[in-house]
Amino acid sequence: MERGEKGHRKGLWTEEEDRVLMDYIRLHGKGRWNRVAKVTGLKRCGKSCRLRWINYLSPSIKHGDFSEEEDDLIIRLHNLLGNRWSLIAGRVPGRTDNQVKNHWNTHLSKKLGIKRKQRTKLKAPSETLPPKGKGVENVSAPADTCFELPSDKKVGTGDQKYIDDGAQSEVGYFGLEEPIIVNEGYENPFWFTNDESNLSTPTLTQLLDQYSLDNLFWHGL
DNA sequence: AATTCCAGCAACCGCCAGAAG
DNA sequence: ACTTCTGGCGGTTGCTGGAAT
Repeated sequence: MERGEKGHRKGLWTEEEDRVLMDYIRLHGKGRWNRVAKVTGLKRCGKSCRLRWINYLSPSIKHGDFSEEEDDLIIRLHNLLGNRWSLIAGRVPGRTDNQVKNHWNTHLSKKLGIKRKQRTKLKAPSETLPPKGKGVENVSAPADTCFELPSDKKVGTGDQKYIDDGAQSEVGYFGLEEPIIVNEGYENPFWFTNDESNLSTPTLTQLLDQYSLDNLFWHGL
């Protein structure tokens, strides 16, 4: 077994280590992960303990295969949010961001024919992009900014929302009348509009209602 | 039966932000 | 105001087990 800094163990967790960590959490609760090693003698760094709990030991985690419904939900949420795995996982009961990310990369991306790393950036002003890694909220964009789409889709101006995920998809909100989500990297891109006559896909508004995503967007979609 | 290949997944890494001291 | 600690995030790595040869 490899050892890292300060003699911390690395690699797969043993049943005994799991038991020690569970006992610690039962006694002291979650948090203060760096204390685990000091209190229990467990030779794992705090980060590793936290991850083990969040991704495996927590009783709220659902183990086993993903259902069709979960797949569908993840695909739609990914379409909306891009690689914001924690946001997506937060709306898939019992699943962690790591589970969702792995499931996407190993199953769903293949299912959808998505090529990884294929990406053409929208030409959005950098100051309109929300910071990565901390969710998406309350990001202001100049009212007259304009995003250039890589396809023959519309180019919108006015109130806009841009979510940069650093990976495969782009989400743009072009004006108040017709929100558009564009997916790159999909062989068969699907996108949402607020066109109520289109019954083949849910409207963005419906999705936002269904998954309580409204807090992610401004201007009350 | 032995070896190689590869998909799946658990875990690690680096970075970042906010809280606490 | 500054430093340290803690936790959260997404990307990546590498181990494992099963399939293929």
